[in-house]
Amino acid sequence: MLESLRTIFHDLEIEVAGNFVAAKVSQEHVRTNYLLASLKDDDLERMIPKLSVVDFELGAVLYEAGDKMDFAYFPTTAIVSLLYIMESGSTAEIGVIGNDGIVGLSLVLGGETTTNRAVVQSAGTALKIRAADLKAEFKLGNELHHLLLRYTQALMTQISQTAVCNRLHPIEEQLCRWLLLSHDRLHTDKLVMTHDLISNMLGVRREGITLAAQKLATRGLISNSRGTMTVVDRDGLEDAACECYGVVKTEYDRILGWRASRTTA
Amino acid sequence: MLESLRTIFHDLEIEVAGNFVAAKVSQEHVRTNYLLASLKDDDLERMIPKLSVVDFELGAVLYEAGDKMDFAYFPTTAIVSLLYIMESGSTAEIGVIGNDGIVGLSLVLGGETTTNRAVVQSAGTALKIRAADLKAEFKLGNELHHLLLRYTQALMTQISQTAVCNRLHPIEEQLCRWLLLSHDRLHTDKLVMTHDLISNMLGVRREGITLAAQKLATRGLISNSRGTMTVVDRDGLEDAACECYGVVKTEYDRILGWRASRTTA
DNA sequence: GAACAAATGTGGGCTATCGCACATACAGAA
DNA sequence: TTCTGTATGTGCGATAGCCCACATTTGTTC
Repeated sequence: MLESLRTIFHDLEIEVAGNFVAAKVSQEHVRTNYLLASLKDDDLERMIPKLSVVDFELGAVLYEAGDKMDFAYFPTTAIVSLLYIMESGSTAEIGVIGNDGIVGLSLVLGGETTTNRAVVQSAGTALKIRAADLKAEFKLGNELHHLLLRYTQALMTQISQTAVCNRLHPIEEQLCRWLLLSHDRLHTDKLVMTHDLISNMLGVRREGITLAAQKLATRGLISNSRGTMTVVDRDGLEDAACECYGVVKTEYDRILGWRASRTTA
Repeated sequence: MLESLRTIFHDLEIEVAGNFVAAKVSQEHVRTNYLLASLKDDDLERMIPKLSVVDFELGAVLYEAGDKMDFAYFPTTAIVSLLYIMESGSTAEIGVIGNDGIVGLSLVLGGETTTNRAVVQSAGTALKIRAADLKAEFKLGNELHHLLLRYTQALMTQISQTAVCNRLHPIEEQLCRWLLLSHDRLHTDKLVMTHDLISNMLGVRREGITLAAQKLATRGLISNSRGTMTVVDRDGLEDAACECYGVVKTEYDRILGWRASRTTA
């Protein structure tokens, strides 16, 4: 699924300023993103000309903290993390956005910038829209408006749960939660990510992730190899995760009418 | 200031269903809340008939997690905490709302309920508005609409910072941050709150708060007595706090055009 | 297929915080 | 004033996660 999508996109691409930008975006492609897929046909048709496909490498930075945002992004196959960077240099993830959402909410909320960095956690594609175009569509007060507000609340729930989880749960359970959130937003069981990357997301030491990953592998829930982790027993992983994962999943479903989970993806 | 306000309110109160509800609310009272104070006169005039004053005791619950919200509240002298309660019974605060904000954002965002409890952390008054009335005003797309969206982003920043702070900072620094957030939203240096209460907010043991408070008292930043903590050296407290406090304060100022701090209150 | 860099595995000492078990002190009610 | 419940102070063992230092493995490049 992932591969076939990537192939379709690449067929249409032309290189512009270092990013690959699609010459044409079809309704079918656009509906890969759940937010866009929720729009009525005519609303969507109006937006399509304003969307272009961009391809992101692992680690690419969409916004730096405090940056003026010129574009917003609807991820299709990419996954983007919102990362907070402390003065000390240590980092922690506050939320994750995949094909269930949009990167750049503060454009429509009115803050224009945020205090965190948006960085690509899993390489892939996203649909890009100019800030002015998004704002204009939002101002119409139509379905996109309400959808983005509901998405805002869903994201707030995720961030809140992260706050609580950081405080109260051991690394191993948090790792399960994090793997599940990523797994939900991918079309494969093979997660391309190093322990070091994950440790930055969870705000812990790399060794902590190595240890936790070993334990999960021993329990047969995942398998490890250099640079990738593979989900072996998805249900087992859900059992091993703290309640936080389930709470967020249920809330996304309730607020947005879909489940941020591959079970309905 | 606090006392005089309370007196004014009480003069006007009539008891309704266990809460004291003002018979009349003046522009002057209403402007005690910064969000309302930011509205243009005519927008505010239209809202005033829909507002009533309520008096909250320490510990009062405005919403339980998952509750349908019938009202939203603009705190004036009260402070409200958004508390998350885990299955295990342990709790953690995800955000705090005083006369700088509104309790019940999910009404306008469209989620209708949230996963957290809103509980009064410091007794005082708030202005209450029916859910339908708030939504109607919000739908007009006027200044209140934009203001609440900007406030949403400010609150998201606070929640994010809480998430990061929980992960990376020692209790003592977190306590400073928390005391400052409360101090900013009060008109007195005397904070009526037990160590036990604070420990529930920060998601740590009560003993951890006792220890941290002792250290802060030794440094001459606060003084302790049974059931109250008094801010002695506000500037010193800011120095002793982690960067999180300053980040949030600056962001509130930037996004909303005021400082969630007594220095400009 | 050798060399190299990056990723992972492992160990040891350290510290903050936890969990539990009490002792003490204060404030309001009787 | 005395009583009593609540709030606070204190100690101690347990532990999760930290910091630091390396050994080992694995892909990639030349």
